[in-house]
Amino acid sequence: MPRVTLSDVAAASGVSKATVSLVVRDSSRVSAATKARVREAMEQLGYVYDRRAANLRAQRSMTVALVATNVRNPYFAELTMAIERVLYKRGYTLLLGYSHDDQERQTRLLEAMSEHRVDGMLLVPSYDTSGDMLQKSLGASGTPHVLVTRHVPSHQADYIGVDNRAAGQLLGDHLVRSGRQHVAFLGGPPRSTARVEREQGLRTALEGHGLALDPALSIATSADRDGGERAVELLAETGRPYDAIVCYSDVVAFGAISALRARGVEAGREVAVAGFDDVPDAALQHPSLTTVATHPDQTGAEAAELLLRRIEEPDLQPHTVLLTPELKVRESTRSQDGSAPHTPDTR
Amino acid sequence: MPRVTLSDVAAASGVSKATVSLVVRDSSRVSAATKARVREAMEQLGYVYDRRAANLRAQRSMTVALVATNVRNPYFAELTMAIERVLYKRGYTLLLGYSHDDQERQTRLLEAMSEHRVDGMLLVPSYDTSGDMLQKSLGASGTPHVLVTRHVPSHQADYIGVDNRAAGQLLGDHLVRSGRQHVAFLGGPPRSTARVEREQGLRTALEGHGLALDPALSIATSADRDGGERAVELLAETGRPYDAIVCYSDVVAFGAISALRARGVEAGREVAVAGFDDVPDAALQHPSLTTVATHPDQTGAEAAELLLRRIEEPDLQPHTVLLTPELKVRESTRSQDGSAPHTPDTR
DNA sequence: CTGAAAGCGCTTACAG
DNA sequence: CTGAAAGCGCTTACAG
Repeated sequence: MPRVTLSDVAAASGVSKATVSLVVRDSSRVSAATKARVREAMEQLGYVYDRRAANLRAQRSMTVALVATNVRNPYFAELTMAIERVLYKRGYTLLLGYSHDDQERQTRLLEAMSEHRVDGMLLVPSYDTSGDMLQKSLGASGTPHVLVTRHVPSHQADYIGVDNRAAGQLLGDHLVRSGRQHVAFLGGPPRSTARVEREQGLRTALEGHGLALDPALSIATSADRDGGERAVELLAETGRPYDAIVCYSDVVAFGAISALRARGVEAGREVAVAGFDDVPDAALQHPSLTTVATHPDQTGAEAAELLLRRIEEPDLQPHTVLLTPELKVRESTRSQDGSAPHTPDTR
Repeated sequence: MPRVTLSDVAAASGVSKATVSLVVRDSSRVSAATKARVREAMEQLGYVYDRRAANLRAQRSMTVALVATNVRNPYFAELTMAIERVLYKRGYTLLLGYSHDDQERQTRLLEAMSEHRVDGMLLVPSYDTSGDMLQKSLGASGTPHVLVTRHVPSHQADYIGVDNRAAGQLLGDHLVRSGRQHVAFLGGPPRSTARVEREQGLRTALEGHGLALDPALSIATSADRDGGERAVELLAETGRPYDAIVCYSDVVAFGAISALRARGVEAGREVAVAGFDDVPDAALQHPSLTTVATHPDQTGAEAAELLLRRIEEPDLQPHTVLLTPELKVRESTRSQDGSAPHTPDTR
């Protein structure tokens, strides 16, 4: 059966296409009686509005794209859901793509989204994304966009994420105050801006207390659980003493705690362990995990709001919004009980 | 600046719009020389193809919608990523919406997706979705769709998910063979088809060994961690003895294990605990969790493939694909050591 | 308050 | 191998 169109509805209800179009959008320019008649016809015919055609003509799409890396980490799950929630409320539909931190895939996704004429894009840039790349894949279409969680130093654009330096500092201060002195920083991908900034904050805090962050104790791996396990192995191989481990993220910390346990070390005793994010599991693990809340929900919601504002006012100055992190002290960083820092058995 | 269109490219390269259109799609009907010239012009002008317009004319959209409940559970994260992966490979773009198990929201999402003229839809139906509701929100547009993970009994449509009865049976058999006799079934939303089927499988297995599933020990709550904790409280309140707990999902099981521990009971000793899904954390917890793998990755990938096939052949018979679950025996259900079933202190 | 005509940016026969 | 014309299903001035 052929599709029912506006013209069919117009014919059936004895008005013009223009009038039906106004009824669809509930314009006040059409009388209540006419509206009722037209709606009756739509119902009768089983009419389904074609937004694509409407939007082609109106030169917008009422869609927004999210290009993220993946959704395995609960942080990104919350972020995605917050974004979807705001867009839904504002009548926008979300297009989604995962780059898996692969540059070529990211480029192809950005181009596909541009070709679908999304009104705007939210991008969690993959590692090593350069300003040039973004310029190339987004510049031609000029699609308004907001960077989320990770920024691209050489790219002028809206950015919203947590203040990673402040987050690192919070953990550093807390650990030193709890009597820790030899702090390692484990996991996360080497060149990620978040990793670099968190480490800087940590270092600043330590130096504020007259301590240093031993470069040999900063070990980048990956941002998943496995990255935490591997980093602990590598840390042990250094043979250096440590009494605290700050992990790139909670998920990394879970891996680290697991690996420590396999070596007979319980987090929160000889070695304090902390993460970033405050994913739901952090409070529920045994021991519960000290961490810094990075507020994915708020980040996602505000990123979506910011993008919608930019869509409406393209000439707005680029904004950088840094959310304030929040320290959550739990069992995994209980105060130092006076014992010596943990020295790994080098077997 | 005004958008660059096909006409602009045609004018700049001295050919017709039709020819440019063929070049965009890399048709063999255009000579290599002409293609080169046209592509040169596109590059020069910064042309961005408008798929929306193309698809309006061609009567397809190269988009597929996923309407799921949420993405907090790692099962759904994997499912979503698998779907995105297959669609990307086939040149489709994903539209995404979360119903949060809210019927009205699901209805509005389905209608929005229809209006965006997606070529097909993947739906994880929210609880209590009826065939009538789907008929109403999908019938008018006639959009091809595939139900994923959960099915709707009164609705004729493609469905792909794990064989929940078989999964329940696997766990039941395993527990009885490990010497357990008093099995509880905890968590999950009461009317979910998955819950009902898993419980049926469990019951079948127990009865096969001359045991029964005490109805008082089947306690529905919710499908999250909190649901597991609450169910353990409710179970304790029954005052009945139990030596094994099967949870609606791994996430529920994590909550149950936590609640048991708070009561001084360690999973895998007096009480065996098992879940469904085999989420990545299941193998990594302490104790590691016995579970039944439900293969979200495969489910998502095959659901997407099935949908794309149905889009191409709308008259295909509806398919029901049940994936075979896989038992993963771990520490949380170590063999019964001869001690009596755990009787909760009723305080 | 409503209608006739043009147009959004493409593709699709059809013709040559 | 390429082009002129019509049309996908809407909205947008403009006119009355």
